[in-house]
Amino acid sequence: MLLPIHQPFDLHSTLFSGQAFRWRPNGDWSEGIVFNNVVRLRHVEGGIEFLSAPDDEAALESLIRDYLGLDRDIEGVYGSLELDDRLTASIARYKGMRILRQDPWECLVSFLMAQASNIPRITKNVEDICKTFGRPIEVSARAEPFGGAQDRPVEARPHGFPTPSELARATVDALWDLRLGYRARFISAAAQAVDSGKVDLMALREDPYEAALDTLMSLDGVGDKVANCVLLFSLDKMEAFPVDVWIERALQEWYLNGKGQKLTRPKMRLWAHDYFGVYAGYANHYLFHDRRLQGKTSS
DNA sequence: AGCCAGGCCCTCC
DNA sequence: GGAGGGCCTGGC
Repeated sequence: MLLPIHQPFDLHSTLFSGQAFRWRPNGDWSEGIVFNNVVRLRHVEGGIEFLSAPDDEAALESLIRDYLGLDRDIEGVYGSLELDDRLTASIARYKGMRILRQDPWECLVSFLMAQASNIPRITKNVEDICKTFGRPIEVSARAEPFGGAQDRPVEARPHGFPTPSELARATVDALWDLRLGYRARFISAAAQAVDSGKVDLMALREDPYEAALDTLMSLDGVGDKVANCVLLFSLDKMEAFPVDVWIERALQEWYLNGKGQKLTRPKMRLWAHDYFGVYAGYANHYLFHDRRLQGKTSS
């Protein structure tokens, strides 16, 4: 199925800029697991083509459009971010890179795992937790879009992301065995909190930024950075501004040194909100991605 | 060997 | 409220 697009869209940068961890390049397609489906996406003339199984494309279309943010006005975002040459250069370089609208539960667990880690390891941890606790996806129910996919051995079958209830039933020891380290108990506690209804992640989409931030940070192991990742990548808070080491260096060298300012991380977020405005999160992701790929000499 | 990763938490000042 | 150390694990 073709999803027409009318504004800049950079599929590769969107899927592989470190906001989601279940996408893999596969020829000219990108294949990922979302909404308990195997999904393939590729950029073609006029839009994004996609295939899915076991659900058919018509059933998944609106979820995928929503996930990719196809209906968002990215030109409007760019218009409000014409602030300085540094940011303009990053946007030009990755024009069309979008902020995904992910499932908040998967997003929360993924970024709990991400602390003091790196993308290859996070990717492996996410894969392991899905294989161990997630439900296998029966692509064979609809094999034609993925010729041969039904022949995968059972143990190689793709798995959906475990639900809060599935992870709430997992013991800390079982999580520990996945080599998650001290993050295991954070994930277990988060699963209890969400499964019990103590925290309603989806409801946070309706809450203002500050309130949603407070709720997330009440969870053990969720600090300012993790909370802002969840707010930005899954909860529609475009002003969210995760400050990790990359952003810390980028802001310090590209924006603050000249002014002789030295800020702590929470202060950096406040500074960024003042400077970048309501779309600070987009500015964050472009600077983050640029900084990681181009390095510190980029200008 | 020792340091540091896409942090967070606790302690101490 | 800010600085410093510890923490699982993995990679250099």
